[in-house]
Amino acid sequence: MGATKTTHFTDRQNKIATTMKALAHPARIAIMEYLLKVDTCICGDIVNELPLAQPTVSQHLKELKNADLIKGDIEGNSICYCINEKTLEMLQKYFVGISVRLGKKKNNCC
Amino acid sequence: MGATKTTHFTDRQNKIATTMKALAHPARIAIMEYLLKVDTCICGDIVNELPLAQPTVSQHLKELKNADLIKGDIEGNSICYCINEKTLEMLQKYFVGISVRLGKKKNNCC
DNA sequence: AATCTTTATCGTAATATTGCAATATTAAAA
DNA sequence: TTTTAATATTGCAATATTACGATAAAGATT
Repeated sequence: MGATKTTHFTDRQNKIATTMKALAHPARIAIMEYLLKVDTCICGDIVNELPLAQPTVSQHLKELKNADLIKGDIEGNSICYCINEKTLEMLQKYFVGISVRLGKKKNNCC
Repeated sequence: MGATKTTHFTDRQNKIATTMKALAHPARIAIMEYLLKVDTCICGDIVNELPLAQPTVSQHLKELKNADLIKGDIEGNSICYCINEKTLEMLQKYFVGISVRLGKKKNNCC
């Protein structure tokens, strides 16, 4: 026990849950919002922006990258991180879809 | 160490992260999608639908409720759970907002 | 080549999450 | 009022996450 029982759910459900998990931390939300705000996106800038040590930020960036939420481009010595628009579009569609379906529901019992 | 450093982030960032965390599990995604699909929403039905024991489902429902993602209405002996439309509307707006801002960006470096 | 800069990885301690058996709670039914 | 049914809570073991110091890796600078 302790580990998530992913095998019993659909691939789609696991994918959404994984993406949500990558966003389930204020530091990672802050990173996404910072990348949305700035035009350049050097890793060092993100480390300076956040109240966390460099290895911690690096770990958060790795999780966002694993979830396809950001992309990393090597630029000589440093690395340029940016938002992966495709994944955010997917999320947007998911939530818009839910809202549309909620709007069509006849009776929401509670 | 080990605990999330919430104090250094904005209330808004913490709120979004908390809501994401509540959705960061395939069982809880499955519950939300089930509630979206059906018109009645008795707790027992959800327990039958999921491949998890009753106490585990009850715990997941509690987390969704704490995050204001669902509402629970006592109906005699049983409890009727439904999606909280306001929170899902908030999420939808958040991701639509991000997509709009992404569309306006001139140069996405990567 | 030696050094500096930037980012990643390792190791580890603290804390949180997941899952369930056992049990408690509460309301309906008999 | 005893029993049954539905849901919540407790307690605990297994696993995952968070954070960071120390260190590694790799390109830039001197």
